[in-house]
Amino acid sequence: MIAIERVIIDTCEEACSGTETETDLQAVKAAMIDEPTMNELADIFKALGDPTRVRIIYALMQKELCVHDLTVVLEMGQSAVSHQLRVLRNMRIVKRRKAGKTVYYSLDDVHIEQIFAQTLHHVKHG
Amino acid sequence: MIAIERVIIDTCEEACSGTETETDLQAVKAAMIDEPTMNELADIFKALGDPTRVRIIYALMQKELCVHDLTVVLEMGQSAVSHQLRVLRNMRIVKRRKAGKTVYYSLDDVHIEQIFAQTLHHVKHG
DNA sequence: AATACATATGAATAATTGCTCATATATTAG
DNA sequence: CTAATATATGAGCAATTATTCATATGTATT
Repeated sequence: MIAIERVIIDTCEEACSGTETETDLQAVKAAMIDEPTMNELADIFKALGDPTRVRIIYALMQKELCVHDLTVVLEMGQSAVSHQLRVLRNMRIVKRRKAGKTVYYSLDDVHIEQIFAQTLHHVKHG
Repeated sequence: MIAIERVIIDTCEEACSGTETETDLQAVKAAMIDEPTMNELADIFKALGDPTRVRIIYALMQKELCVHDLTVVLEMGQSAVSHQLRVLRNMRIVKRRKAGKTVYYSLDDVHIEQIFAQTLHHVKHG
């Protein structure tokens, strides 16, 4: 009896004591989107997950602004703002337009504003 | 002429070399939402900004699961999963239901799925 | 009560990150 | 060309974070 039980346990991987059956869990696993996409999703959210960058995006939701104007609005150093703009640019959340010496930044995607709206909804009516 | 220009420049704070007028920038500043809300927004996004947590949420989008089942689906240690579940719980992204020894987790907010959908759209049709 | 099981949590550690400082690049003015 | 202005970027540092390990808590079974 004990020997048989051991065999059965060995068939399952690692204790196998969850609630769902092994096949149900495999179904959940199979339904997951691919890992690269998961990482892309996480990267976008990570880019949005910083107060400075949220404030940059919120400012740009109102109008296109150059780097210096952003430093005034955010009351931050130019280097810090530039660094954060690069993060947002890498994620294609903002885009830039050059005009002489100055570089204008604006939102690069309509989705972002909707994502913000949805998330604000979560914050307020969570 | 030069003297007058100097006076005007002095009226602006700190070089004043941005593109927008000072009053326009003040308008942008004024239109920003309050800082606590900004931080809450950033905190939510930060909670979503990790591959493990994205995978947890995606798994829970399919069905309520207990901690052990999540460790199987994610192929991760129980402690790591529990820690991440706590982060999501603190942000009210997931909720838990206790049944005897096991604790079932599920999504706590309909907005999250919409936020995911929007963001996936950004990833794919960026 | 004692054991086993499911989950939670504190401490430790390696990796990541946001800012500052200094400097580089690019564009315009003199 | 030189100086000035606007932005970008690399290095360094303090703070945060994701995981692991060990252990604690809570529940059920015997």
